[in-house]
Amino acid sequence: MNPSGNTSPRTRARRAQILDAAAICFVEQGFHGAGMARIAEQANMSAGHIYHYFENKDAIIEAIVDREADIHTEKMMSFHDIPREELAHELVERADEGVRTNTDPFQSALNLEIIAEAQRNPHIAEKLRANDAETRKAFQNLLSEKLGLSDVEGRVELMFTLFGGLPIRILRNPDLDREGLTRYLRQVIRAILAE
Amino acid sequence: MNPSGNTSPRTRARRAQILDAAAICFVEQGFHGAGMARIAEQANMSAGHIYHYFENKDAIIEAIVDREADIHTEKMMSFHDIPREELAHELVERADEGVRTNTDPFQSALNLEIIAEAQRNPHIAEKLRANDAETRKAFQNLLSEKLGLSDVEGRVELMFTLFGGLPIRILRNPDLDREGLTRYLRQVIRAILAE
DNA sequence: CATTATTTCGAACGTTCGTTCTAACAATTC
DNA sequence: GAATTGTTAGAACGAACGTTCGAAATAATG
Repeated sequence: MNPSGNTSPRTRARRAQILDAAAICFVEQGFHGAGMARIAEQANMSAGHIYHYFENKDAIIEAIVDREADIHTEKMMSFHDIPREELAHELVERADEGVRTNTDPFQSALNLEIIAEAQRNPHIAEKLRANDAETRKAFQNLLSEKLGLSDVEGRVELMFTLFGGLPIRILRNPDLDREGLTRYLRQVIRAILAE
Repeated sequence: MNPSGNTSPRTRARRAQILDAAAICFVEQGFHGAGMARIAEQANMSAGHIYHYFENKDAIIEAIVDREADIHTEKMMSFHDIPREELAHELVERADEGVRTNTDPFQSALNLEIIAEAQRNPHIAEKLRANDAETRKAFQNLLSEKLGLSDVEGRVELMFTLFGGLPIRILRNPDLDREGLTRYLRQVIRAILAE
């Protein structure tokens, strides 16, 4: 009866189906521009039926943010599996993956939508901040313990600012030369890991 | 009769009054969350009366974007008044002003709101891109002609990415050490202007 | 002071939206 | 195959929204 209680495979699949559809609608029309009817159509079910899986529209938004946060955390945690002697090189090497992810039209649009929503939805803001604190600390530990760097707060903040700024950049300049920017970014990352 | 036609001082003052009120409401509740009634209340006038100065709600946000774009352009153009021999030093020096502006709660919130709206409003997106192209070219000229630098596209892109990423950073980490970040940013700017 | 023009208001309208509800349908159990 | 449980659809509701409109208030003009 309680939408959040049931965790059977079927229910989880249906919830994912709704989240996928909602994400598409939110990217196209924004959280408040996309209606439940449109989401239901995209998910191939009736509008009313969605309420069997989510309490309300806000719950859908929160679930999407949770999912994105988990993906982000997982990606960050994957750096911990890299051997210490390869880490610096690998961080530079994976710059283009970071550029690709953060300039992907769908992904960056969803990210910006979440950011905008966080400005007036304290629940979302808290999720974002908790996720940021988690990934930030993890990355700081990586730099300090595996690379023996000091002053890791500033270094991490700088890297997060750079990659976080990419979605805005690609929106304001769609013709942006990603390859060129990646090359520059690699140099900056090298500098951040070296100085 | 036509809202956009009249340009008397009184009309311009009223329009500005509405834009100020709308900006506050949009920051607090978002473009689609803030109602005309709320905007009217903030502007100390009736909801219906706003339609004597703006054709509709979309025209208000377009006007706000135009105003912000003009401010941004003006700020960028102010660099052209700096003598060539002081320019490099001044660009580094003004980093903290850039950090302050881009981490100001109201200003960065409004910026992010505009960014989010641009994702699904082609008019807004076009304004943002035109403004970006204008300021980007101006800054590129500054670096190439006054400082004799090559490869200015990449350098400018990198700087714009950094400062553009600040509003997101401050949202995800409100406790961010701005002074520390400014110090790091200065180093990066020095590197960008030197390499 | 009379009149014309302009500014202002707030009630009213038509839509749209999130949400609820009822009843039909499908699946499972005994 | 009857009963029960879970699943689906779509009509219906109240609230909120952007917008319009006619009249009241104010200012300007003669």
